[in-house]
Order: sequence, then structure tokens, then C-alpha cells
Amino acid sequence: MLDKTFMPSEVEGRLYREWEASGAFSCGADQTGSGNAQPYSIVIPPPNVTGSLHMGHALNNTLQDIMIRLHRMRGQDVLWQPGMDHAGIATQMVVERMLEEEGKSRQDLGREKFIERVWEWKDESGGTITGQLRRLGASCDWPRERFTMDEGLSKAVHKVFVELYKQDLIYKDKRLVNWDPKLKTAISDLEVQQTEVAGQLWHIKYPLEDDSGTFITVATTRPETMLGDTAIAVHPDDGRYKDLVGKYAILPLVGRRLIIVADDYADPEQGSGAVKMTPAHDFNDFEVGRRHDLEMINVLDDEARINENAPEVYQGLDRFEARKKVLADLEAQDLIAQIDDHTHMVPYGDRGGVPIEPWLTEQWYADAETLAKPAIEAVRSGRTKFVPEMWEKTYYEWMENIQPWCISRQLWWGHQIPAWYGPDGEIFVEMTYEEVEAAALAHYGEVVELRRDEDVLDTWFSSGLWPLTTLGWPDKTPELERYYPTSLLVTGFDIIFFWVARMMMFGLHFHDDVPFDTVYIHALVRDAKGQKMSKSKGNIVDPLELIEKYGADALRFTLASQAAQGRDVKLSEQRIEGNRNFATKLWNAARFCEMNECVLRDDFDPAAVTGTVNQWLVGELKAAQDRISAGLDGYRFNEAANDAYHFVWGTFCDWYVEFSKPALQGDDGPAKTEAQATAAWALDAILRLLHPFMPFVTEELWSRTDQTKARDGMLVRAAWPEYDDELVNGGAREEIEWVIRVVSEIRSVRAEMNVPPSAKIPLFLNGANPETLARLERQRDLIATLARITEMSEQSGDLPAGSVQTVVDEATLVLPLADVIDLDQERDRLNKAVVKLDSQIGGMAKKLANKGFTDKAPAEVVEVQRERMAEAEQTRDKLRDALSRF
RNA sequence: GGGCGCAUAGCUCAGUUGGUUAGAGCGCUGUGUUCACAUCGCAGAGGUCCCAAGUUCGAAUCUUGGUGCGCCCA
Repeated sequence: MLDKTFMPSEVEGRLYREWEASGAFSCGADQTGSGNAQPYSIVIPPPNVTGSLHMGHALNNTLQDIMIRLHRMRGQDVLWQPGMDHAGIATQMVVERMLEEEGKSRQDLGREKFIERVWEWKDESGGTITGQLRRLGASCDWPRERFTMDEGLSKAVHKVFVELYKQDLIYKDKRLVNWDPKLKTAISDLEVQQTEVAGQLWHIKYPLEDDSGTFITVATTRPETMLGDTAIAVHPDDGRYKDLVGKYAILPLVGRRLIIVADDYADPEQGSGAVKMTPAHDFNDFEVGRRHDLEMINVLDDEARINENAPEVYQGLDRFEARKKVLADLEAQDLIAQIDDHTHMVPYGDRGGVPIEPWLTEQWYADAETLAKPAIEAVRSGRTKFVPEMWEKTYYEWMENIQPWCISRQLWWGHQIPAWYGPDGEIFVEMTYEEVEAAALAHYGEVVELRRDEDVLDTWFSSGLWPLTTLGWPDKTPELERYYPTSLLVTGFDIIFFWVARMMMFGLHFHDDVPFDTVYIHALVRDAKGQKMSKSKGNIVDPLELIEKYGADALRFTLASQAAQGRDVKLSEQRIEGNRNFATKLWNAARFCEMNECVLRDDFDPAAVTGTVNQWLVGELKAAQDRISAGLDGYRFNEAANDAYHFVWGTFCDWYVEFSKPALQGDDGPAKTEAQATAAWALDAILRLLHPFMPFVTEELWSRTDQTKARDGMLVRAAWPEYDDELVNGGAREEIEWVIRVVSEIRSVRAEMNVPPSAKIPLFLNGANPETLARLERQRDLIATLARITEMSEQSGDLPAGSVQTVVDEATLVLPLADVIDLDQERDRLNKAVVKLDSQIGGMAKKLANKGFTDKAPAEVVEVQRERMAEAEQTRDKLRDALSRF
């Protein structure tokens, strides 16, 4: 016997272990045994090895798991490829922090020992997230788990680097990069967060060279960078400065001559209209510098301290101290013309958390523009589809304006760049060190000392290969052959650039095919108030806490039911609680079936049921199944979840269970047997339909409701329901919908008239046609039970005194309530109903009188309108009659 | 400044190519526990679908403009 409530924490761990142990999650399964099960594959967005499950992961993996479980149940050969990302900066930071506590730095250890330490850390505490994904119910093929630093994957990265280098798609260049002075590495544009900061705009007077005593005033938010100024720019059309173009100013504090150039970049509206140029420390200035061939003077070191290229008094000062001193010195010389408060954007490194510096260094670059071309074309031609489609615009926007991709990072943890340098800096890039040596020997004609590049590759370089490498590429594996291109990628919009775009580029370049058929982009998970979750706001919701409190099923169902396309998920605990209640409801429906000995029968044919209620239910189930399948196939997770919810609660529990009670609790006989079998069949279908959303409670019920017949294995591998249209019986549907209308109407009137729920009353039908009377005859039991009616009969002639009347279709329901009725109240109620109908009829009459409508609208629409009006008129007339009989 | 979204019940949101008499969950109000479930049942209140103009026989839905909010890129 089932308990009264479902206790998720008592079953989730056990069920998950059983699934895993049974091999249910393994790819290669051909459930139908036909030998031609179609492959269905998803690669997981690899979480960082340092990561732990947050709400974004919970949503992302819930959606993937729903699709995976659905297709597995459909009998496809399903692969959900799991794995983790080595997360260069994040992981290195974790281990460096540990070292710091021991009073050591990575330099103290040396590169080799440090990397050993990282691996130790990874083996011990890395990857807690994979356990957490299991808690969520994610049915990944775990034995196939991969890590971006695995040997095979590293080999692939090496091969890709070598090939791209030989194709001139990877090269070294000296450009401005985003430099993180805390982590002392280059980072990509995408890892820079522009943050609005309330700062100042300083107007500084630069003396003109030729005419002592006059100045040109420049405005800047970063006065310390003036130490690296090499020019001043003004707009070519700016009359104020026309005469100064080509002349020189003298840089205060330094004494350097600055040429005044005319360039469109200078904005006459901004500040004074003249802008100082620091080509080595500003991206815009860098571009201006290129146009005007300006000198680039780097005045910062790798920790953003002033270096030897600046006057000695500033050397060694941190950039913020330098700002203070520069300003003080300018002030002392009376060179500050004005200080404005000024809100502007400051770039912050998203890992290090300090403002990044544009810094001139030599780095490795990939020719993203060339690689992007086929990737753009693949989406344009529809080989890869984005859902929702609007994200394609974002993808194009970025791909068409793509910048060279800086792929080197000044870190130790990651794939070390496979480039070696000879004594004169000649570069050798080969697959093996032996080949490098051979190439060097050929080049120099003698054995020389070779030095390997110290840097590692951007983490996204290896994760960009994820769909290829996890399937075994560059080897020609059966998995690669079978599961590539993958069916679906599920990810957040924030990594379309970082990740999706790179996988597209690499997949097309190295395997000549797109990595996925469809990319489903889901939204952000926000808190109940719509705020972005963040540590600083303290509004982070921990999915694991919610799982403990409400069960994984409730969390999953909530996320799915909120995952409307193009809309953020606002997660409120109340909703999760509501869906926990839904699981309880399902549980109790199963408990009801159990108590009434509803046992699944092998020979049950839903198309052959004879009871009207049973015919109705199988038809409703077929319709619900259609909607749920269509919702999932269209990635409308919210619709599918809500359809399932409404069928289970609104149709099965609220009505069918109640309808079936007279039969189930009555005497043994064919009606009871059929009710038991139908209920068992429906519950079985419900468990299947809900399984992708709520795998735990459904699996548990599946095993617990298996009283007589051993089900063929676990629900996780059971077949997804598919039904024929013949299950829909129009007559049964109309009849039961009529019963529902009658019962609802009576309940409503009873409540309004304050008839005590315990009181049973008679019911008379007035003006009912023969069909309705026949229905009444057939469905007496249901109406009597659900509407708490004693006797019911046709009534013609005079009404019993003090009757309440209400209309369903052509018939008037008459409830003799002389004892309880308040005549005035009843008159009011009827009057209100008549007035309301009159206004509706008025609207419809007007519409039908409009020739434009009757001529131009489709005939069926006009017909529907006529029918509606006739029905409304009929009801109104009946109510008027009722009033007149008062 | 450029681009992309969003605005519907107290709250959070559905509403597929225009045919609505606008729905759900939560919350709220009333009421009910022998008979699966109080993590529940039954009933109810609650909406100029942001504003304006246009297209149309017909607009929550399409177009334009405005207002407010959000995100991305400069």
C-alpha cells in the first residue's frame, strides 16, 4: 500500500543508482530490436571542473534530460554525452588560492609541480557537479564522460593547432589585448564586462609648443595614461582647432612633443573636442595611431604599474597611485582646467574582477573571419537551426563582425601551445617533438636548443572541439560516424559567441559538417522578482536545497513549465511547492488506483472499451498525448508541461476518478472490471508521459503499481505512448462534457444558494429533448454522486414552489429548494444572468447584421457566430421563463 | 549611439498562422474532512490585453508612432 505522500528524498538516490547500474543511460541501445533505431545525440555543455550546480545548470540540464528521455522512450539510440571543461583561469585560481594558504606561489612550485597539483585537486575535489547532475536526474551516458584535458582531447587540440598554423589560420601578432593585471594574462573581448562607473572627466591643459602661454585642453577619464600620450586628435571639421592641426603641443610632466592630428574619432561634442592619444593603452587610440602612424609608448608593466618608459618619479607606481600623483602634479602646475563628474564604462575582467588594461603584447591569434564564413553559411542555409529563431540574428551579428581570436593565455593550466622557438626566434609547429627537432635541424643545419612557448590555449579553443573530440575525433570512430552531427544543443544565449560559434567553425573546418542540427537557446533563470541572481545581491537560489526540500521532480517540472521561448524564467519557491503538490496528487491518484485494484491488463484494448466514461477518458488521453508530443517536438517545454499537468489533475483526477467511483465501488461485474482496467491503463500512460519531466516519482510508481504482471524493465526504457485517432469517440466526449456542464452548474447554484454540501436534493429537467433525457438516464449515477442529487426526473407542468432554475443547453435544471431559497436573491441572480446574455447577444447580433462580416468572413466563422447567438438566445429565453414563473 | 526583446487578473506568466464569450498557477474570499489526496475538494471575486493612429467585416494578435522596462554591442 502506498503512503499518503511521496517522499522524494527516500527514493531518488536509489532509483538513480538503479538506472545507472542497469545501463539504461548507455548509448547504442536499440530498444525496438529492429537494428535500425535512429540515433539521437546531445553533447552536454561541459560545466567547469571547478563548478557546482547553479540554477542555470539546473534549467539547462533539465531541458536536455527531457529531450533525451523522450527520445529514449521513443526507441531511438540515444547518446547524452557528458563531460567537463578544464576552465583555465578559474581552476588555476582555485589551486593558487590553496597554495597561498600554504604561503606558496605557483612560481615557488614551478610549472610541472604546479600542474601536478592541479591534477591532484581535480581528482579529489573537481567535478562535484557531476554528482549534482545525478541528483537532478540527468540521464547522461556517464562511462563516456570526457574532460577537455584528457589525453585524447589534448591530442586533438594539438592537431588542430598544427593544421590551422600550417593553413595560415593561426599566427602571432603584436596588438592591443585585454590584459588582466591581476591574473597577468590576456583575456578575450567576451570575458570583459563593461561596467558603468561614476568617475570624473579631467580637463587638462597641454601647452602649445610654438606659442608659450596658450594651451590646448584635452579631456580624459584616465589621466595617468597621459604618460604614454603621443598625439592629440581633433575633429577635422572642428573650427576651433583648424589652425592647430599639424602643430605640436608639449606633454606636461614628460616634455614630449605631441603632434595635433585631425581624425573623425575626436568628438567635438565630448569634453573640449580635443582628445589625447595613447595608442598603446586604448583601443580607439590604437586605431587612430595606426591611421596617423603615431608612436606607441607602453608605460605599464604586466601588473599595470608605471614602467621605465615614464619619468622616473612615476616608475613603479600602481596605475591608481599614478593617477593621484599625476593629478597632484598637474594641479601644482595649474594645468587642470576643469573637473566634471562623469559616468562612463570601465572594462572589468570577469574572473579577476579588476579593471583590465588594453596592453600591447605579442599573442597567438586565430583567423576567425575565415573560419566564420562557412559557419555563417551553414545557418543561412538552414543546416543548423536556432530555436527561438531570433537568436540567429545575434549569431550573424557577431559572426559578421568577428575580430581576430586571441587564443593564447599566460597561464599554466591548459593546453600548452605546441610551438617551439629556435635561438633566433624561428617558430616550429609540428605534431611531435621529434618532428619539431627534425624541422629545426633542417632549418639550421645543426642541432640547436629549442624552447617551447610558455603559454596555453584559451579554454574555448578546446571546448570548441567538444562535439568532435568527445566522439573520438580525429580518429574515425563508429561513434563519430553514428552520432555526428548531434541532434540538439541546449545552451544559454550568453555563450552563443564563446562556444556555439566556435563549435560551428571547428566542426565545419575539420569534419566538413555542422556539429548540430538544432540549437535550442534557453533563457536566464532569475529570482522571483525578476532580478538576475548574483552573489553580491545575495539572491542566489541553490537548486540542491530545493531538491532536498521539494524533490528533483518538482524543481524540474517547474523549470520546464516556465521555459517559454524568449522569456526568462522567474523562479519562485511557491511554484515549486505547487509542483511538489502535483507530484503528490499524481501519487494519490496512483494510490486510489491501487486501493481499487486497478491492475494493468495485457489484453486491454483502449479502443474497445464500452463504458462512456472510459471511452471519453481514452479519447482525452490521446488528445493530451498529441499535445504533449507536439509541444516537446517544437521545444515548447512550457506548453507540454502544462498540458500534462492539466490532463493529470484537471481531467484524470478531478473528473475521471470521480466518475469511476460508482463503478469501482459497486458490485463486481463487467463495468467494474472495465473501469479498473481503464484506470490502470490511463495511469500507466500518465507515468510514461510524465516521465521525461518527473523521472523519479513516475519510476517509483511504475514499480510500485506493478502488482500482478512484471513490467518489462524500468520505466526509463519503456515506450513513449502513441495512439490512433480511433481512440477519440465524439459521442462519448459530448455526453461526458454535458455531464460535466450539468454537474458544474448544479454545484455552482448550490454554492451560490448556500445549500449545505451535505444536503442531497432532487433534480428536475424541464424542456429537455429526448437525447438529453436519454443521457440523463444513462448518467444518473454520475450526476447523483457528483452533484449530490437524490432523485431526478423530467418535469413538465408546474414547478414546485421555491425552485432554483438554471439552464444547460436546451434544458432547464430545476432544483426545488423551498427551505433554503431566498427569493429576492434568486431573482437577482437570474436577472443578472439575463442581462449578461442580452449584452452578449446584442454584440453578436450587431456583428451578424454587418454585411461586411457576413459577406467577407469565412462561411464557417459566420455559422459559428449564428450558432452561438442561437444558443445564447435559447438560454436567455429559458432564464426569462424561469423568472416569469416566479 | 546601433541592435534585439518585453508590456495581458494582486503576483508570475500562457494565448501557434487575426475569428475571444481573453486562460493557467499562485495569492485572495466563502465553504467542506468516513469513503485516493487538507501537499486536498467544491464554489467565487478579480482584466479600458501600456497609449495613440492605421490596416481589416473583425485586432490582445498585423503595421506605424509614442511611453516605460530589460538585454546585447559600441
